[in-house]
Amino acid sequence: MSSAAKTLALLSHFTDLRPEIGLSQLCRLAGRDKATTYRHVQALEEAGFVEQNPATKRYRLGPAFLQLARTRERTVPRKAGVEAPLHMLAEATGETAHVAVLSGTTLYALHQLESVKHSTRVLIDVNTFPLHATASGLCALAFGPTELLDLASKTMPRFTPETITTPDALEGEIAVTRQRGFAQSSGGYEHDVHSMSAPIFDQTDLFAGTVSVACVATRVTPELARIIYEHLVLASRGITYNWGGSVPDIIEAAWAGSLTGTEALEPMT
Amino acid sequence: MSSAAKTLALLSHFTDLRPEIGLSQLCRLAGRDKATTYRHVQALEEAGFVEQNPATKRYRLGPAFLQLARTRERTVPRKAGVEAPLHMLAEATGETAHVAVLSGTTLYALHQLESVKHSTRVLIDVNTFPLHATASGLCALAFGPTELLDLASKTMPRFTPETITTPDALEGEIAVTRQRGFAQSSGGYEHDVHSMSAPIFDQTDLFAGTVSVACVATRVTPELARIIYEHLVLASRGITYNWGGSVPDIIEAAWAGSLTGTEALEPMT
DNA sequence: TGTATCGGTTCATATATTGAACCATTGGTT
DNA sequence: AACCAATGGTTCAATATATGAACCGATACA
Repeated sequence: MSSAAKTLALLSHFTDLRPEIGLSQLCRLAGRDKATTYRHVQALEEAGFVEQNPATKRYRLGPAFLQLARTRERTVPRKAGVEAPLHMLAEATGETAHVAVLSGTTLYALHQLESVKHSTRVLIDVNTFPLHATASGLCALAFGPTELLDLASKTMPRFTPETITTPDALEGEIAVTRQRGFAQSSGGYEHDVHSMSAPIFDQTDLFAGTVSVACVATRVTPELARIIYEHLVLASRGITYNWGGSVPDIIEAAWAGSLTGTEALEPMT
Repeated sequence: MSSAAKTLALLSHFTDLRPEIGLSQLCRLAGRDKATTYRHVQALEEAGFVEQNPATKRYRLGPAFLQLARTRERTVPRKAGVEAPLHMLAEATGETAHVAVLSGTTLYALHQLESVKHSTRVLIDVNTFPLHATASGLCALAFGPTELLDLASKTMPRFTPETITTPDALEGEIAVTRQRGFAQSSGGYEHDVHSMSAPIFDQTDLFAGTVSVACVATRVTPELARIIYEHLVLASRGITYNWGGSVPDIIEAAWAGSLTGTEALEPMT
């Protein structure tokens, strides 16, 4: 591990819950000698990445981040971070992968990618996703702001015989979704489409959108569903990271519960 | 210079105007060997501070900044209270308004806003402001901690023919700044830029940063200068209040003196 | 075809990093 | 008031780690 890497690793110990860290505490957290940690912190302070609170002598994140975060946002639009995970998702599942973003109370299609594996594939041809009738929508209802549910309950147009059209049924499905960490919709919007969806979070750590796989319904098997779930987890982690967020512990726990039996899944980078 | 410091210094080369940098170009900018630069960039990439654009192979700032900037702002709220006063300042003057914060002995760019009034406008494209060559820097020297002057006097690189490069001239300018309550710099850093700057104070009632207006030099008239001064006062009071501080009486008195007499408002000759 | 870039890799050299032991202060306990 | 256990910060010999010239393969260009 390079000296620079050790230095950078120090920054990861500063969080919302522990925004100020003294030298000794930082040593313990980093598991490194005090002199070493001190020099590393000096380098960080020099560059504006940490600053010392004059009152407490403890260190906190510095002002340089604001400027650099601004440049990052200007450089990389949100869509750019979605391309690679979606590609992997579509490849691994052989189905259509897509991402939607929540803006206000509407889920907008942001990007989609079709796998070339099969000659039949699902094409997403809507700009916005109905909340009650799609896996993405259920995901938003389960993990997004609560006002979405009030709005969705008001009008639930029927698209297919499978569409959920009663508030009770909707709430039941949302409960299952919360417990699982994924949403699922079989033919609720378009007849032959089976969809699975996981939430994405941004730098506010709030629900920001969904990543989904839309399958031709006749191809769905338990094995494929499992593969899709596993890769949805990876894609969600990857996109969430790229958008500057972190997956809430409660979601990770739900995923772990749904995927028991598989080895630990590494985040996508 | 430590290896970590060299690594961190690489990040300062990424700006809005140069958001993506290839390995070779980064070597030249950093003035360092390619292998060294490569390893440093690797360490940065590992930590999420840069990422490689797969298409161009060039590097750009990474997603880690979004999270860290958010934590910084939650720890030390600075940016939140700056938006509104800057907006008013930019609107009222028709020029570019910006805020810098002092951390240690360095002035970091915090936020900026360009007025849409004119088709030509000043773009702030630096992360840190040189103390001797900018209005913000002069402001820090005049109203900030005394050790800044020792530091600034040591190295005063010349950026333009107008740059102050002798300690005597610098001290003279600082004296004028103290007396006026504003700093002023005409083309000292970039040739066609005329800048005016007022200090900001935080909850310790010590100098915490600057609020400035950067004008296209050819547009500066005594009338515009007066408007800028008046609105700088308002912006400084507003931001100082928001940061939990209060403007020292001595500064208020200096402002009052500057804004009654007309001669003090004349631009630098 | 030859040349000049580019991103990335290797390896001997020597320079910069390391941590135990050491201060000087501070704040709480007896 | 003396004591103790923290804290932030410093020193120096030992050595682990960073360094850069030279190299590689790929690409672009003329």
